[in-house]
This record gives sequence, C-alpha cells and structure tokens, in this order.
Amino acid sequence: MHLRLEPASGSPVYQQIVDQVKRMVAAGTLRTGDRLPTVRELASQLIINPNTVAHAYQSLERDKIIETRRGLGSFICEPDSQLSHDARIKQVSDLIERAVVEAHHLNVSADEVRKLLEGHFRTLYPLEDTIHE
Amino acid sequence: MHLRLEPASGSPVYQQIVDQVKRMVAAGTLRTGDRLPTVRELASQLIINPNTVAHAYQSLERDKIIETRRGLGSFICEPDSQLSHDARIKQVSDLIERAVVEAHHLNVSADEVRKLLEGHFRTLYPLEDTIHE
Amino acid sequence: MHLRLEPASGSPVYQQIVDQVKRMVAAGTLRTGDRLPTVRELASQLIINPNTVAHAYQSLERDKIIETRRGLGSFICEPDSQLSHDARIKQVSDLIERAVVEAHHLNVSADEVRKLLEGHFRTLYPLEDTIHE
Amino acid sequence: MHLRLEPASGSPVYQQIVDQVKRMVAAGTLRTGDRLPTVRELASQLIINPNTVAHAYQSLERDKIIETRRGLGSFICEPDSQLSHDARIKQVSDLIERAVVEAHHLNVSADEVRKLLEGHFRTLYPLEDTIHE
DNA sequence: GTGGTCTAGACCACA
DNA sequence: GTGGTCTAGACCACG
Repeated sequence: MHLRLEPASGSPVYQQIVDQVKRMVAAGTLRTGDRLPTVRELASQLIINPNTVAHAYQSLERDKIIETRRGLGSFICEPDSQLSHDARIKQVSDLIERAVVEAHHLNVSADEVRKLLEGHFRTLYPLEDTIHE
Repeated sequence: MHLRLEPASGSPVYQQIVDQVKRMVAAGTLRTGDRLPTVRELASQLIINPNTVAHAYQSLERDKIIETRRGLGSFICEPDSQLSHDARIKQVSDLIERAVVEAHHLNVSADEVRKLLEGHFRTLYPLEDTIHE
Repeated sequence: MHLRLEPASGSPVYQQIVDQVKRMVAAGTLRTGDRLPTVRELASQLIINPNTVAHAYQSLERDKIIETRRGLGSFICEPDSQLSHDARIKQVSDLIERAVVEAHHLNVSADEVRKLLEGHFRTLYPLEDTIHE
Repeated sequence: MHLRLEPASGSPVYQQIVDQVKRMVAAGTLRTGDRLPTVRELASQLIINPNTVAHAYQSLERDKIIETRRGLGSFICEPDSQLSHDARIKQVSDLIERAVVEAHHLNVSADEVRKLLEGHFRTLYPLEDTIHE
C-alpha cells in the first residue's frame, strides 16, 4: 500500500491517512479482507510518529472501515453502513452544499461544478459507463 | 440576522459563524451593503466571547465576504475574488472530491449525488433555468 | 532567528513580526523549509504574549509565507501566490504609488527614489546582473 | 476640491483624506495659498462625520501641509520640510523597501516594479521629461 | 459606540 | 512538546 502525505495540505497527517485509505477502498484499490501495513511499518515508511498512524487506524476502526485483530494486523472489513439512509444522504448533502456555496463565492459556474463532479466520478469509477443522461 | 451554533458539531464556533454567513450571502439572505450585527451584539446573542465573533468577522474579511469599517460596523461587500482562476477551481474541486469519496464510502450513488447538487443549485439560483436535463 | 521590536513605531507588534519575517524570507536569510521559533519561544524572547506571536504566524500562513503543522512548528514554505496577476500587480503598484507621493511631498527627487529602489533590489538579488543602465 | 472615499480600501477615512490632499499637493492640483473646504462643507459633501474631517485636517496641519487660520479656513502652506535630508530619505526608503519585499513575495519582477515606478512618476509629473535615459 | 490590539490563562487536538 | 480555540478583560483608534 502506498500513501503520500502532503505536509502543506493543512489537514492533519492522521486525517490524510484516513482519507487516502477511504479513497482506496472507494476506488477498489483496497478490498474486503486486504491487510493494511502494521502501525510500525507505515510509520517508518512515512517517517512519522507511530502514534499518528495508530490514531488514524483507530479512526478507521470507529468508522467500520477496518478491523484490527490482535496479533494479526488490521484488515479492510465488509462495507457495513449502519447509518440510516437519511443520515448518509445528509452527510453527503452537507459536503455538496459547502462546495456549492464556496463555488458561488469563488465565482465558479454551476456547469464548471458539474464538470468537476463528473471528473471525480470518472476517477473513482473509470470502467463504468457514467455518461450522464 | 439569526445564527445557530451546534456545540456538538465539533467544528470551531468561529468557523460555524463564517460558514453560516457565507451560506446566507450565497443564498441571497444577506446582500451587498447589508450590515452585520456588531461584534458585541452577536456575541451576547450567541452567548460567546466577543473575540470569537471578531475572529469570525476577520476571517470573512480576509475572504472579501464582508468589509469592516472601524466605528461603523461590518458590511457585506461586492463579490470579488482576487484568486487566479486555477486556484478557485482547485478549491472547489477539492471540496467536490471529498464529497464524492464520502458518497462512495457511504454507498450513496452517483445519481443521488447529482440530485443533491442540483438541489443545492436550485436553492441558490431558484430563478434560473438550469437547462441540465 | 533574531527579531527586533520597536515599541515606538506605532505599528502593531504582530505586524512588525510579519514584516520582518517577510523581509528575511525575501532576503534569503530564511529559506524554504527553515523552521521558525515556536510561538512560545519567540514570545518569551520578545517578552510578549504568545497569542500575539500566534496572530503574526497565522497572518504569515494566510499569505503562504509559512506553513504550520500542529505539534511540529512553523516552516517557511515554497513561494506560491494564488492571487491573479492583476491583483498582485495592483498590490505592488499601490505601495509604489504611496512611496512616490511621499517622496514628492518630502522633496525627494525621482532619481533619488530610483537609486533607493535599485539599492533594495541589490540587497535582495545581490548576484544578479540588473542590466538597468 | 473633489475627493473620493473608498470604503473598501481598509484604510481609515481620515487617512484617505490626508493621502488625497497630499497627492493633490504633490501633483500641483493644490498650490500654496489655496483654500480647502471648511470642515463642515467637506463633511457634508462626503457624508461623513465632521470629526473625521477635523481629524484629517489636524493631521495635515501637524505635517505642515496646511495651516488653519481662525475664522478664515484652512490653506495650503509653503512646502517646508523640517526633517533632515537623511530622515526624509529614510522614510521613502522604508516605503520602497516594503514595496520591493512585497513584490518579491508576489513574484513581481524587478522590471515590472521599475515600470510601475515610472508610471507613477509620469502621473505625478506629466509635463516633465522624466524619460529615464 | 464601533472594531483592533494585546495580555493572561484555560483546555483541546496533534505528533 | 507543538499550535488552535476560547474566555475575560484592558486599552486604543476611529467616527
């Protein structure tokens, strides 16, 4: 597994790890049952404090993305969204709203936003036919 | 002007103020020239420290959402982003990406995301003919 | 890193810190990757409140002069202005205009101003052949 | 006399008045002996508080730009720079340095700065032959 | 009466 | 140990 940290990104290192793992799961690069590097492995690979990796893994475990088995390591687990449909929609909706509000203030047109959205869909689902309409 | 703080949200109070003001400006609830409550007014209304409100207002001023005139108060100003086109697109793109990844992870389909996007557009630009579809 | 405050200058302490750091970066005294003193270090060195230093550092971070990593400290970062070309030119132009008007008023000739300008260029870019003349 | 305030400029109103009067004196629009509008006239013209105009006039008087004669009004006075040559040069030099440092950070080239300088000279001395070699 | 600056000191998130 | 957030309260600049 290969992760890349961007120290300049402003977001905390542990969060970057969480996000990238989520993205890899979303993209299919990581699948159910895959084993993550150990805390120490990843820490030495990224040259960061093991506590930081541990923090990231705990966060992923709370979100039911991975499960940790003592003495074996951490593994991607079954997708299991315990949140209600409404709660999940709301979470995404809030993120979309934020993007739309920011686009408005930055004078980015609705069509440009749509293009960005489709672009990111294509990145996530490169094989699917996502042609819209 | 009415703001609501969610102490449980985890995001800093000053950020909540910033986000809500931005949303109101984008939605047209606040328009160019409108005066915000004074720092002290809003602070006593929300029962928070005036410095926290001041922090939020200064952040809004940096983003050219409001302009502040000593002795007079703070006012919504003309939209004018001095950022380059690329920088503006990137900022929106990052937010969209985050939403798309989260949507995938929460098992929210691309079409549902598109619907959410169009919904938020309609809220912001209710009169325009969005053509899309 | 050594900074000197001038209490009599009239300009806010945090602004003096910002200006001096910017000057050191421009002059090459501070380079990309260099670490600034911690907020608390600089505060105790200058005998001012840590919040004041934090204010200065946050201002420098907004201007992309430094980047700050929680738990690690603040570092000079790659120059990268996201402002549009016009906005950048205007900002410099305003400062030049102010200097020119003040020069006229203080009866400092155009040629003297040109010499001052070239002098400051030489300080910043001592190795380059400025061609000019 | 015609002044224009820019509420968005960030600089205090009284300072804008001071700067514009200085600029007009520098440009020759206002000459020794010319009478300024009364405090009340200018205040009602700019729709601002008379105290603000009075503050600006007091500042101009401190700098020996104008002199106020009870019952008669305020008049542009003889240029009389009491500051030493060095002090005057230093004042201009500081402003130029600030512009140069800012230009560096905004990635504005030395030649662009020179062009801006000559441009402002031309605005101030439109009739003189300021062609620089 | 506006907002701006600064101090003092508490508590939290992050590494 | 870093920096970030928030509170409390003083004093100043501005209108």
